[in-house]
Amino acid sequence: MGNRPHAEQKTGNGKRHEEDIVNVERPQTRIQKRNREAILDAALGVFSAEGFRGATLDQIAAEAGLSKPNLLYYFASKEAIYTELLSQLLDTWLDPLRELDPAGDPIEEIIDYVLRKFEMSRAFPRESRLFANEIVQGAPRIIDQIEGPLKALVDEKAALIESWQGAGKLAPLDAHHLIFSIWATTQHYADFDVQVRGILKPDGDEHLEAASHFLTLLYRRALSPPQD
Amino acid sequence: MGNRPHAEQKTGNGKRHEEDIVNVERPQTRIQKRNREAILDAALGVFSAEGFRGATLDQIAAEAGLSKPNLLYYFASKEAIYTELLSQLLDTWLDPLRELDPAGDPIEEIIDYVLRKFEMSRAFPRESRLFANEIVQGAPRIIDQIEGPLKALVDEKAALIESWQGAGKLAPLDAHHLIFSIWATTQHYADFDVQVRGILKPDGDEHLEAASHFLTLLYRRALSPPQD
DNA sequence: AAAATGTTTGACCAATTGGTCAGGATCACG
DNA sequence: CGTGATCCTGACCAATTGGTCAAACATTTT
Repeated sequence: MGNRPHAEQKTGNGKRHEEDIVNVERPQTRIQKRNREAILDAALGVFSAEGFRGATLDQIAAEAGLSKPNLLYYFASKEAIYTELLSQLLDTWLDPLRELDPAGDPIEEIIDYVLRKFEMSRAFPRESRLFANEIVQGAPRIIDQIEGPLKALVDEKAALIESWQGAGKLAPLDAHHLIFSIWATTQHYADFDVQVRGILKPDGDEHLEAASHFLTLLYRRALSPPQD
Repeated sequence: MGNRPHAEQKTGNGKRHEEDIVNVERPQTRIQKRNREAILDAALGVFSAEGFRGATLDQIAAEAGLSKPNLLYYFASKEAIYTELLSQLLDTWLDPLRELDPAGDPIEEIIDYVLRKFEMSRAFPRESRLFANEIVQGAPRIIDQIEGPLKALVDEKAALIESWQGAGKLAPLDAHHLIFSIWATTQHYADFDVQVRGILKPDGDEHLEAASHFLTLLYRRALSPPQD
């Protein structure tokens, strides 16, 4: 009789029963590791290209090289795969912003942030699109994370930017909207990739160099404090 | 026997048969007009919120206040409703860019463009999200329009911007990427609305005023030519 | 080499979904 | 007011889809 290896959903209440202590920490087998990874990778591709409702388990299973029942042996449901992906993602996604350093030079710090974020979109376009899909469609499954940890981090870094502005080291531009504009411009190259390519018709990825250069200039010019 | 009123899809070849002359121009009845509009409006809401695959005809029919078979009396298929929406949209969507006037003052022209585009997103967020959904998912149904008329218009306006830069009236920033950044920043407030609201927690729409002001400043600063 | 545990599959199911169809209801118009 | 065109619906259908299950097959443990 199959002992389902898929981790139980954390239900949010922290109650622990005694079974937990027995049940928990059953170490992943070699096969479990391989297959769960294959599934998540396949699912990332499919969900990011089709959205949650548009994706099908058959597609994911096929791409992962597994049968559908076998896929459901590793994950409890379509929903479970999706939320697993999202929760893994959100944390990583904020790393570039976390690194904004109060001790650094304000303009260089922000430009570096822009470039880190841009690199993130360049290196992980599927993740970017997964996120975009989720949010465009109303973020039903991560609204809590947005209003919680994401808001907290953004508010903190916006305050930092404002303090830099107060010290006259940055032009006075609304800090929250500045962050939004950085997100928008950098993610654009991942999320709207087909549009960008349809217009620029680049041979490979050269246009991303130009984009990176453009963003650097844009923000350097916009942020330089008025010399008085 | 029901004579289906749904317009045949324009197949793209311009051949006209004699039937056309007889068939065409059957004027829309009052009921046809009302119902087709109701359907398109409902469909816009559903498609923009769920994407093409995520949307269901039952949902659209319910929202339009019609039965599903009745809905299919007015449109040949789900696909037909969707493409009708998209083709109506794309043209309107480019109007702000078309208005960029070679005779105007460069900086003010571009800022006005930013504000027109922003107003568009503000006034038609569902349209913006419909478009975003389509493109994030690879633009399968409008790639031709992107590589055709859209590219042509963008290339033309980019050339205009470059000519302004050549005359020293604008800072030298890559014109194509400048346009992309304008699209990205303005549409962000429609497409990522829930995220923006989740972070700013505005009471109503005040934050859009701040956004508008921010964008004006951002681009004015970035575009002002270096005084030499 | 069992026994126990972990992995995989084919067959199956109920619900959903895009779409059809025959016929009935309603409307426009002479 | 009658008749032809338009409008609408209930019943129906085939395909797709998320998910189940019992039993076969592997692998690990003892």
